[in-house]
Amino acid sequence: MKRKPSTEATAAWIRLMRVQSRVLDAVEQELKKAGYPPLAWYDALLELSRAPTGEMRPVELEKQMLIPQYSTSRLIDRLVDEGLAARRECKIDKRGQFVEITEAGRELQKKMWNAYSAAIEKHVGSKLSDADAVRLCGLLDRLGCSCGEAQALAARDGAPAR
Amino acid sequence: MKRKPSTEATAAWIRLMRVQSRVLDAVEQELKKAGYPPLAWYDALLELSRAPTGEMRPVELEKQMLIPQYSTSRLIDRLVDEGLAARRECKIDKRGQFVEITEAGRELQKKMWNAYSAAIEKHVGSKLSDADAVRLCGLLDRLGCSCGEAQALAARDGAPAR
DNA sequence: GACTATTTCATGCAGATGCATTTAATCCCC
DNA sequence: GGGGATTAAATGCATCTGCATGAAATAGTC
Repeated sequence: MKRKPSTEATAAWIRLMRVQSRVLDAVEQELKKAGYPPLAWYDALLELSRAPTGEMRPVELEKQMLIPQYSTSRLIDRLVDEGLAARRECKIDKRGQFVEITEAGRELQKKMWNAYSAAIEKHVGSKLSDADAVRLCGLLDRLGCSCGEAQALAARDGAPAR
Repeated sequence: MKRKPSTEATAAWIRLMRVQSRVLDAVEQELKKAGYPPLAWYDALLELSRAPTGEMRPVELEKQMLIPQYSTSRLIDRLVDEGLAARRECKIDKRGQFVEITEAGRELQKKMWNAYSAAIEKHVGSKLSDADAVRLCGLLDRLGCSCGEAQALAARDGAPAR
């Protein structure tokens, strides 16, 4: 039989699950109430908008967003359907393609960031001092294998969620 | 325009989303590899097994687990289909019912706790000292509105996840 | 350069989820 | 105690997800 976790570790696990779920729900609800699409769309638009050329390979997007391949494929479908992105031929690798963000996509990303950042402030920022936020990051980082570069991601305007 | 979150708060938000997702995935995968059903089933079985009489109203279960009503209804369907729980008539309120855990349900809960606790230890316990786990709890508690009683939940054998 | 392995992306299918609505019983209040 | 509001639970429907597989192109190997 393997080792059992301490009461403290178990409590931390429970909190991590519950609090994340609460906070995510709260933020998603605010975006939805404001008439915006799900956070996953925002994340994809953000990644695309940050690409120097405004376009990425689906496989890149998938790695950035850490979601399964089929999930990326369908997310792109929806973005394209809504005119937020467009598929482009990939000349150097005929298997692949490029996904390019449209002007409408860039606009939506910026507008969503207003609502999204307000929600983060409301549900996270206002409840924690900056010093505590840093402490929380430090503790969480020890659990997550390798999202060390995530620090940089937060630095500019717009934050990926997953 | 509303206030924007600080970089620190945004970083904390990103970590909370990413790390939770990683850790949950890891734990769920271990349970799945061991041939067990999803964590939500475990949570329900745990709640039921802790009820003094071994039975609860669906509406109670729903409040404990913090999941939507229809979700509870369907979860119970599945548990009943697998012989892990049974529906009982509720004499005092003919609208409602009781859900009673079966012997098979109790056994599964105990067996799952072995795999589950090992996964918590592996993905949380072993990466954090007890003192750090307590600190993490404290910080997370400030974000979650009111899971103050969750402390007690961890104390005994078996931990609810959501 | 043929042949296999790998990579990229899409998709059919089954199961799960969210949302709104329905049904039935109880509560409340005059 | 009659009648509208409320609560308990189920379900139809559209969407979303996970999984496995398929199809097309490229890479690697001999």
